[in-house]
Amino acid sequence: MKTERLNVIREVLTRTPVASQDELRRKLRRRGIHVTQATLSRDMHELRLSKGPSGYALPNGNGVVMVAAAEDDAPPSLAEMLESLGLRVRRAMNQVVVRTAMGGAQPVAAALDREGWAEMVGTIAGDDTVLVICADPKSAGEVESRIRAMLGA
Amino acid sequence: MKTERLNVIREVLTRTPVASQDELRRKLRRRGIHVTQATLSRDMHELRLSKGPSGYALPNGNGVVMVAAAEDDAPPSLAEMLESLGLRVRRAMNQVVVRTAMGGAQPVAAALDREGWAEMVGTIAGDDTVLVICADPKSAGEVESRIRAMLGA
DNA sequence: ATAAAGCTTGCATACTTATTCAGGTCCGTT
DNA sequence: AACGGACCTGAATAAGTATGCAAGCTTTAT
Repeated sequence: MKTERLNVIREVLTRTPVASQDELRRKLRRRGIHVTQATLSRDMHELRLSKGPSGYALPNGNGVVMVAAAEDDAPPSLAEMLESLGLRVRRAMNQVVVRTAMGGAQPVAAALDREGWAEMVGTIAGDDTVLVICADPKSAGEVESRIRAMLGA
Repeated sequence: MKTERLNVIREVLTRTPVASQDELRRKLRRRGIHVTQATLSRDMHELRLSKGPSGYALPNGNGVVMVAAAEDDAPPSLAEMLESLGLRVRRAMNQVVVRTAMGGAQPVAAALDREGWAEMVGTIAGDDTVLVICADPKSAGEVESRIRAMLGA
């Protein structure tokens, strides 16, 4: 699925420097995603990446946010938020960690708060990471899969 | 002369969008500067330009002045980071808390993220405290001692 | 002055990225 | 079921960028 691939690309770029599309292609292949350079070129364009001396870079945080927010007037739904900013979810005991595009953590946390799920005790957001504290491991698992579903969409 | 040409390039870029080196070559020619694409490629590298969806862009906003300033571009290693900013580490269940000098939490967290250790689920940074979420208590112990080793150095 | 070393550049060419074209797939309609 | 349209993708290739090499210039040392 394309959306999933774009998310993985965002994540790879935030974690490791990528000098060329072919290098990115190889890194994606190791994660089980197999596409050609042509497809990546299109993805790069869609993500509005820029290529500088230190490799590819994601557009500035607020840019990403604006793209998602400019459409509607109502506050964006959590699903929309995750669709455009979410990268991956992991769970550890009673906590869920959501990685987002740079600058995406605050809005995602706000959207999660707005959701008001009973299992969530609270959220904390940095620049690109949201920490969700749940009542217990079971609740965390529930929250994790709910978020994962929205990402996978 | 090369220096003069670099200045003109900076000026042209701030005034008009440039999509390719060949386009830039034509624009320079109209100003009496005649060089080949190969030379421009070298100039672009020297100016540390980046190419995005809207053409070439100067680094750091768009200053025509401070070009010699940016030298050390590579992000410092985690070890260097901890050496200068780290204070102490403590663990609690599956979490590791790293205290840093004031203002040091963000960069330390970023360096930890870059490290990409599998045991780490995510990090969140405040002003002087980094919270590292690990998969479980055992992983946290592993991460703790690794960080402690870098500190102790 | 001559030699050696260091820059800067053009040419040709290797390498990287964008695009065209030709299928596929998935839906909704007829 | 067949059709039509909107996407998505790979293969091939065009377009764009980087680089090895050699030539010409300038500076420094002999």
